[in-house]
Formats: sequence, C-alpha cells, structure tokens
Amino acid sequence: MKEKVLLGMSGGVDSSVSAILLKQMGYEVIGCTMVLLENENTYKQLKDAKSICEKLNIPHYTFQYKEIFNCKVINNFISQYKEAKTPNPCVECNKYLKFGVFFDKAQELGCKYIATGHYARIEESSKYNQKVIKKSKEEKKDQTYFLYGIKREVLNHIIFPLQDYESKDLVRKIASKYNLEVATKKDSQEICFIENNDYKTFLKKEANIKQKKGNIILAKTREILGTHDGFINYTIGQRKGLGIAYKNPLYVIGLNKEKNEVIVGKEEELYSKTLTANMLNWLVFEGLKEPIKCYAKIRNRAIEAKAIVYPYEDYVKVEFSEPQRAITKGQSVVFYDEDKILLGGGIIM
RNA sequence: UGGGCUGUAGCCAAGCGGUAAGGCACCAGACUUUGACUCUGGCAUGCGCUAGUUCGAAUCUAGCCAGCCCAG
Repeated sequence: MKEKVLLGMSGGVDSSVSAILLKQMGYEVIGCTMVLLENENTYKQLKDAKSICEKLNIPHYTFQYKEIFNCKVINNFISQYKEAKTPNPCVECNKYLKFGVFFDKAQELGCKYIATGHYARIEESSKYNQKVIKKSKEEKKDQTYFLYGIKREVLNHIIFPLQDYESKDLVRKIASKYNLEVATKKDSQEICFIENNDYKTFLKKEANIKQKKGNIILAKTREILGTHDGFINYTIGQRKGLGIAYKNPLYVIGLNKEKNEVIVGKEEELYSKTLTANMLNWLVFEGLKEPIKCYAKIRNRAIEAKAIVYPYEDYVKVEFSEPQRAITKGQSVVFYDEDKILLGGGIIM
C-alpha cells in the first residue's frame, strides 16, 4: 500500500513540481492549501493549487488557519516591532503553521509524511543517528535558515521533494514539461501578509501602532542629527530613509526604546563578534549542555561564520571568529555543523 | 552704519587656476520566501549675479545681490 503524503501547496511552481515528484516517487499525494489570509492573492493561490491537483489527479483540501496565523505570526510580528526588534515572520510561520498545525493535520488524516516545496535536504544521519535537515546543495536557494524552529520529532515525517532538484531552472522546466501554467510564475518574496511591500504602513494602519517622533543620534558624539517618526520604521543596518545630510553614509546601529532614539553611525560600527539568543530550538539534541563549535549565520543571505555557542539557562551566547555585520534583535541566528547539517537556532536578544 | 564670514544640484558638502568628488533624497533595474544590506544605471554644459585678468576661472580681481555673525 502506498504511503500517504500531505503536501502543502501554495500554488507556486515549487510546490506544484513537488506534487509531480512525490507521485513519481510512488506516494499517495494529498494536496492541500493553508488559507492564512483573507485577500485576493490567497484565493488566486488557492485556485491555482486546486487546478494543479485536478490536472495531476490528486485530491486537494483547504485548511483554514487564519486564526492561528494571525495569533502566532502577525501578532508576533507586531509586538516585536513594538519592542524595537525586527522579527522574521517566515521563521514563525514554518514553526507554527507549515510544520506545526499542518503536521498535526497530517497525523489526523493518517498521512505519515508532510511535504513542502522548500529547498532543503532531509536525510538519515549516522552521525546523529536520526533524520537531519541539511543545507541545499545549491546554497543560493537554500532555505534551511527558515526551518530551524521545526520540532525535532517532526523530522521523521518530512519530505522535501525538491532536495535533489536544486536548480530553480530545472524545477521550472519540469513544470513546463507537465504543462503547468505556474511554470513561469514569479518567485514569491516579501512578507505575505503585507501589501505593497510596505510594512511601515501596515504597522501604522493595521496594527495601529502609535509612533512618537524622536531624535536620531550620532553614536560617537551623541549629537542630534535629525528626527525620526518612530523607531518601528528602522532596523539595524538600515541606511535608507534617514534623511540626514552627512558627509559619509550613515547606518542605524541601535534603537533605544526607552529614550525613543535611533542611533546611527558609520558602517564599521555595525560589526560585532558576539550575540545572545533565546527561544532556542535544537534539531539534533534535546538541549545544549556544553559549548559547541559550529557555523552560525544571522540572516538568510549571510555566509555562515565559525562560532562557539555557550549555553546558559534559557539562552546562549555566540562568539564569532569574525565580526558580523548588523546583528539585529528579533532576527534569528541559525547553527550548522561542518557538514552543513542544521543544528538549531534561536532569536537574537 | 562699520568690521568679519559665507554663497557649488531639492538637502549636506569637497574642490582653492587646468576643464564639477562624495553623501542624503529621488527615479529605473538586479538580488531576496523576513526586515535590512548590497550591486548596476540615471540625477549641475554648470559653481549667487555681472564684468574683468588668463590659452584656460567654481577657483584670481572689481562691483552688485543675498544670508549669517560681531560691533553700534
């Protein structure tokens, strides 16, 4: 008897091709789409996913997850900004939605596996004696950074059908070979619940965050260089939007919530060798007991750097061998071993 | 009114006789399943105005105009 797989389908090219690949692998595929938002785009995606499933002759279910998405992802996003932090909603979404309630639903439906169109590898590791997530071979498309929050026990039930098809071109070719209209669909990007790629307006209007004007301060001299309309509009490392005429480029190097200040400085002042992180999740052991040497990265598109991670009660301290640029509170630090296996990660405090 | 200083793009600003740096802002792309960053291209036939010196002036000279500061 074929094993059942619940495949999360966004209506995009990756998850659509995943359906084809899963079928070829001999699984009984059930397509499903999580409805997270109430907007036109969502219904369009739903429609696309449904028509793909019809074409591939597999069932399609729709799950309503607006409430939990709102609670776990959107509300978290808003409250983080209120704390002068910079959240990463995709990390939360994977943790609570795609590999959280979605996995629970798969269990309910008697599916042994869940699958998504992520560019990541999952394989049995003799080193850790368990299933592990590994960086995609094509590092440019690798999405493991966003996956560190998955619960360890879920690893046994994940399939990434694209793990051996790591070129987007190839994936698109497969899609067009099967005459899928989504073959040429643009890659998704930006935050899905925010329109026009304008999170600031979202926070102002939807989240109703009141913003107070404050000073923009030069770090070195404490000199007031200008005013800002609320620190939610700024994040560490930001250069644009300061509106200050100065002889060299200025970057946001800190946000002071209490004083309502945006601290700016030169590019060099963005670099730091240490950070602390909490909200940790480990994928290859239950918790960190001893300091470990590993590779860590502080944003998706950063190159991971050698680091030592020191455990404390409910947080870790990370010491990099090389200074890292713009370490940002609210973003995630993600750990890998020398074999590019995803060890875990946490949120920078 | 006298003395001093300053006028370079929307905004800061370098240049100080050899044919307009740089940054902010803005525009168009690239990159990107977060926010940022980054990259490419665009953005002053002209340096307050008018004369003059010079092969050549934003740069020197004179006059004028405007602003700031100090005196009164």
